[in-house]
Amino acid sequence: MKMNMQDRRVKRTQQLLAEALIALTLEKGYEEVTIRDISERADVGYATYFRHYPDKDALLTDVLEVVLDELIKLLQQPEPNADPALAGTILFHYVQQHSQVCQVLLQSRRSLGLLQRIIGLGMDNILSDNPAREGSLVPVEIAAHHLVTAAIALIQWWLDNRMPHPPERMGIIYRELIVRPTYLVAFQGIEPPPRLAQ
Amino acid sequence: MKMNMQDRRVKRTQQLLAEALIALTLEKGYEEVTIRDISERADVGYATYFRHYPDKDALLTDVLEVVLDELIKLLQQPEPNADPALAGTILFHYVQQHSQVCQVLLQSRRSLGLLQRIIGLGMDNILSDNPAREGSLVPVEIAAHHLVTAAIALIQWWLDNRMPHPPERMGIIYRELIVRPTYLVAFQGIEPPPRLAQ
Amino acid sequence: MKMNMQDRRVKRTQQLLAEALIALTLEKGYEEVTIRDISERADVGYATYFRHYPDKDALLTDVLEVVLDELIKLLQQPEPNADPALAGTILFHYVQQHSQVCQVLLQSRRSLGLLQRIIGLGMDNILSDNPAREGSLVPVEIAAHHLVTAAIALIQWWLDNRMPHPPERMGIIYRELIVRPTYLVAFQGIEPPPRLAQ
Amino acid sequence: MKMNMQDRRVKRTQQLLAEALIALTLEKGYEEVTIRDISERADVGYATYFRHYPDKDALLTDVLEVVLDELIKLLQQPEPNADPALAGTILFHYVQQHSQVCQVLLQSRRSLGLLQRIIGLGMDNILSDNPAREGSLVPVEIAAHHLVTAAIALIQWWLDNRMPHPPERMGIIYRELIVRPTYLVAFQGIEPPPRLAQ
DNA sequence: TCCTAAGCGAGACGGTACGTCTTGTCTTCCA
DNA sequence: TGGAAGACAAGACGTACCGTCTCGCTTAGGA
Repeated sequence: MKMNMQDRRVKRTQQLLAEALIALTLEKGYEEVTIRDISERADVGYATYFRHYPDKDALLTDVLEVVLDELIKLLQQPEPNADPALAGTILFHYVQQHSQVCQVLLQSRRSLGLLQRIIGLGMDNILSDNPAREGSLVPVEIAAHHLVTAAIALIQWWLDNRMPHPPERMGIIYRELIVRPTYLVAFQGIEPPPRLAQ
Repeated sequence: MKMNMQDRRVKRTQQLLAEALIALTLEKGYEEVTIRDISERADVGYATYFRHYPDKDALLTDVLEVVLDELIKLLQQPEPNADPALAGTILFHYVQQHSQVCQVLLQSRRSLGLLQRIIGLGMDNILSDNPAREGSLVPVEIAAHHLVTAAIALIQWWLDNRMPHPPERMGIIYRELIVRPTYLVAFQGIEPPPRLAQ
Repeated sequence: MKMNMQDRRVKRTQQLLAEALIALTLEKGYEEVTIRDISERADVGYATYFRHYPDKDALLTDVLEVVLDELIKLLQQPEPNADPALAGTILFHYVQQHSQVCQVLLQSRRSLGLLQRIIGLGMDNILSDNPAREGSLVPVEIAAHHLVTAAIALIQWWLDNRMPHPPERMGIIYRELIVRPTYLVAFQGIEPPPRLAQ
Repeated sequence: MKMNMQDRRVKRTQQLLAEALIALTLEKGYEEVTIRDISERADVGYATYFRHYPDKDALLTDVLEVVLDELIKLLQQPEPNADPALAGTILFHYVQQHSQVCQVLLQSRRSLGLLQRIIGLGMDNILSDNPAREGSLVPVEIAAHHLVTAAIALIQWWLDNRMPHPPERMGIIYRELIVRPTYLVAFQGIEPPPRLAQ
């Protein structure tokens, strides 16, 4: 992966824009941020912005894409029978390390389909492991939706409250409050993931 | 409560604006709706809009306030030991009857603090009934937050999927997937609400 | 000719814009003038400009149209046998009274077809009075073109040199240098306009 | 006067740019032509343009300079008593041979001082041969200005009408319509140039 | 019966963000 | 080493929306 001087320059400009967007979004909220704000904060010409991104959303998407892809990988746990508390802990660790970007991501809920994409992928992932069962008390689609959205809400609470508990504790809470109950009522008969010792 | 001709006229104008807002929001999303759109759709002068509301958000708030107040009453269950499935059923019935406004409400997530207000009130309500307990596996604030946000997510899924199940079934799902597990892991020792016969 | 308050206001704004355009054009030349310059000088919102004129040229056209129409009337002399020096004197008097606008008009030569329009109309006028004659030394179209463009060049010189001679003298020069010779060589046989005593 | 490979290359690039400018100016008018247009048409890098010329006007000046110098020589008639029709004929021959460049020159009237320069030089030339005389009906400056600008206007008409008459005829028209009358009314007493047999 | 107050339509206006365009500078790459 | 490629800053352009304002019309409800 070689890189021209030009490419490096482009990369740098985009990096500056990304940082400016994140900083400004955390300061006054995504909707209040102006493209002119971004370009001024990034010390970049106003018109230059549009050479890189057609929109404000395009930059946001580009910024979140990286985090998004990694999050999606985290959600696609390789070993389905691992302790979900472990998976949760990994997830919360990741969020903690990228807390600013995650805050921006959660704040931008409506404006792009990004969260929807996460939700959809997470649901697909869960549904492919847990086929629909007749007569179940809770439909699997609802269960899958619940697993993903409740996790997001939990992260939201955690970030809004300045991460008062360590990721390990959040992983356990995630398992006890969300994962195990959902498996019990929706995927009965399927072996619920084992409970690790606390 | 008598009403002048003038007052009646004002009421009518505001009604027209409210309907226009809801219709347009469902058509193209809240953010895409312009005040000019609203006034044209409502057959009302552009400047007249501002005689009634200073903002686009002000009209939205006004529109949602009614639903909001009723929803909050529903969340403030009078008998805490009633079957939560019943409460859920009532809730989903209500949502069904006001599905359009509820969709608008859920769509406007970020733009106003309305949902936040619901969440806060719901949490307060739950927390006042269930005092914090030392050594609980799941902190009560998280439990309360979960109870409210998971319910909202469940409603969201239901509306997005065109309400495929009747409110009664959703009430049961709400209880089994969310309420009972939460009480079990967060409010152990406190009597969990009784389970009605299905 | 009644006039609303609104119309009056519009008129006033357009008047302000027109004056700003003329002043700025005389200061730094038409091409250098910015729409933002104009609106600032006129104490008018930038966007307001576009509510009145789509272009910079549109305002210029509007400004010059009045002068243009009057000039065209002057060129369409009612009595074709009057002394051309008299006609010239009238013309130069008019130019003197509107010297600023005329300077702008002459400066804007290329940018709009306005002068071309004057030239065309002037030529038509002359040609309708002086039908083409076979065997003439100078074709009538060239004669007509000469009559108009030389007059314009004479005005240009006069304005560029700060009008050193009174309109009466310019009228005589116009007659002696341009009109009489042209009639002699192009419209021979047609009675040349009489020469007044100086 | 030897020439490097490099110099030849530079020359070639400038030639391409010059041709592109002329072609584009004839197509859509000088003001509408963009530097990017020129460089694309000339198959030359955009930035390369600026290595040769700082401006759009600089290229234009460079293009017109050659024609300009030759034209000025033509205007500086060596034998003042020659038949002006002959001089005119030579002038119109020259214009015919360089009609495209002359069209560009006339079109660029306002944008540079080029025509002004021609006018000034022509006037100087004429004034040096014809000293001011007291009591003349027409001031010599006006006469000189008229001789030059009317000639230009005549050329303009000729080019705009696709050169309908041969240069010889235009030379005679130039003499009869412009030169002789001017000498008669402004330089009386000075020997007017002889009239050739038609 | 008149007349005063209010709601309203119409639309000009100032302000500001947007996204596009062009100019002229600069730096890197390539033949 | 000179030209090609193209990123960049600066800033004008024309559009869209917002919120304010004034004007003039209509209709009410009291004098």
